[in-house]
Amino acid sequence: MNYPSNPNPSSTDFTEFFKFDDFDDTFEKIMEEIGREDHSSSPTLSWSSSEKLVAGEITSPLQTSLATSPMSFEIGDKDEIKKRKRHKEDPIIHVFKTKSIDEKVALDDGYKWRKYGKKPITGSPFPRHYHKCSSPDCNVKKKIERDTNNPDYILTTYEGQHNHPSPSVVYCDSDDLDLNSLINNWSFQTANTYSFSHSAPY
DNA sequence: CGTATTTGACCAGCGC
DNA sequence: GCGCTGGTCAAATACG
Repeated sequence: MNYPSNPNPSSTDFTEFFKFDDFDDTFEKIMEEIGREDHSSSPTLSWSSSEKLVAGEITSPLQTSLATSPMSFEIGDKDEIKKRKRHKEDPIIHVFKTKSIDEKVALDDGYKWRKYGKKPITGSPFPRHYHKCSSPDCNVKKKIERDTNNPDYILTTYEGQHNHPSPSVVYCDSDDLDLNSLINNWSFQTANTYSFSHSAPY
């Protein structure tokens, strides 16, 4: 049985390296390349390594339900990347940039979240929303805010790792259907029209 | 009525 | 120390 992982991103397995001077330009290029006309289910870009936006990952349109990472990258040359990898004490922080008009889409990732705060951000007309995983003893936090430079996008920041599986795990119990085909099939669905059943096998 | 959200208060860190 | 800012708490409120 295959259990697609939920987007509690912890991957440092970056397989492709590129040089990028401008993160937003990069994002737009990737969106052009793998995006579709239907912006209701656009691809999602994430990046990690604490406050510095130095690493990224392209995930499926359904990043909020599946972490697929068909393509990953880091910014900088290979020497810089090696140097960074020697310093691993960074907290696990991942930021997803999602094209969406509805912030609730960013909230729906299969985990249960409890909102505990909302603050205006200097320089931004949009507030930041603070959420905690509502599972007992799990200290994962999640922040949601709109991208000031591009209000079409929502920035979702995950901090920490869940110590439990998602309460809404999607699984495939057919031996003939592998994870990749499941993800590929799924990526042509829109976020709100899942055709696979949700289950809680735990 | 139990649970989730809202929202002002409070706190910590930082720059001046 | 003071003020600003981002993050968190918790009482009040809303909701199902």
